[in-house]
Amino acid sequence: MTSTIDEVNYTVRVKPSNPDACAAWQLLVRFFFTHRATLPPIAAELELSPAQCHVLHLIEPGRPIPMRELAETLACDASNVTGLVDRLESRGLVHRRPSPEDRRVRVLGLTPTGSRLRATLVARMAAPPQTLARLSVEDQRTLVRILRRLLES
Amino acid sequence: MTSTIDEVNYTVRVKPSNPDACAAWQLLVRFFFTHRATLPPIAAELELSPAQCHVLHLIEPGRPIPMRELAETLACDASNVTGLVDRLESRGLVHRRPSPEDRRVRVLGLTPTGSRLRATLVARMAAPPQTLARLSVEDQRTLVRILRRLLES
DNA sequence: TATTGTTATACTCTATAACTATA
DNA sequence: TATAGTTATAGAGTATAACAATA
Repeated sequence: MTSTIDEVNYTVRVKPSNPDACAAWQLLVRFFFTHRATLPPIAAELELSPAQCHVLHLIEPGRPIPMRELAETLACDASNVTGLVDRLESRGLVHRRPSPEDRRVRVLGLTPTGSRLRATLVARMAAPPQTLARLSVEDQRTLVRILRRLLES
Repeated sequence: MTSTIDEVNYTVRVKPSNPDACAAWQLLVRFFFTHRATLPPIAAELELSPAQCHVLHLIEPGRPIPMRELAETLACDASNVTGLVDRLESRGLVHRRPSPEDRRVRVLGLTPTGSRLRATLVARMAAPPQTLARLSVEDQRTLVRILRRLLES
């Protein structure tokens, strides 16, 4: 376990700069951990698993996506995506279609039913938690401005 | 596809209040979804599952926690916690002890090994993503200020 | 009676390894 | 040879229901 302690010290040593970024990151992690519990109930309500919600969320209407890309975005193995899509497909929410350019590739799209369910999911997830809604409008706007900057980089 | 558009419009119609909070929330969700993929590799590196990381993270050194409380914080069934703790306990990271006050309750604590592993985990998660580090220091500080306000409410 | 935690069960999630079919 | 996806397999995560011990 010496190596473990060394590793900790190493981390601390190489990243002493940027204390504000570290503080912000810690707070963001804590905020999301606090709200992590909101997805499972929403998923259950729609008779989906949290993982299926992620997939449905990532397949945008009218924007088919190769399975490979989905696996990369989810940071999971390709075989996992096969199973996830199998279950969504058997429920008629998603379809696989061969890519015209590369016949190895399967492109995923939403069925009309899947598209409707996705819209419901997005709507159910859109409501901000009360803590966020209770911030002053000025803080909310500042937050939006900074987060936009964060996400466009 | 028409129904999808209708449903989206409906959502827009019924939640026109608090547009800034909604926008902030959407951005936060997007930010975290973008960084969601960072935990599994860190977990794998420490030979833990993501769920086990959550548990380890929630058991603070010197602050024993009843299993029931853990189940509530994780928003999962108590039987699930039994399994999670079984595996952590069999690896010598966590221990169960009967509560002196209520003999139905089992209180969880970290072993020395578990405590060290938790420290490594926390250190590995502490590094902010580059996007955050690239923000101006002023934005970082503003973000910290607002997030603190958000979390103390 | 109600609550804490466990067990049994069933299903989903997940990775690894071996495979097929394309490129 | 390399890549996209599948299958088989094994283990972990998860909820439900039934249960024991305790309150």
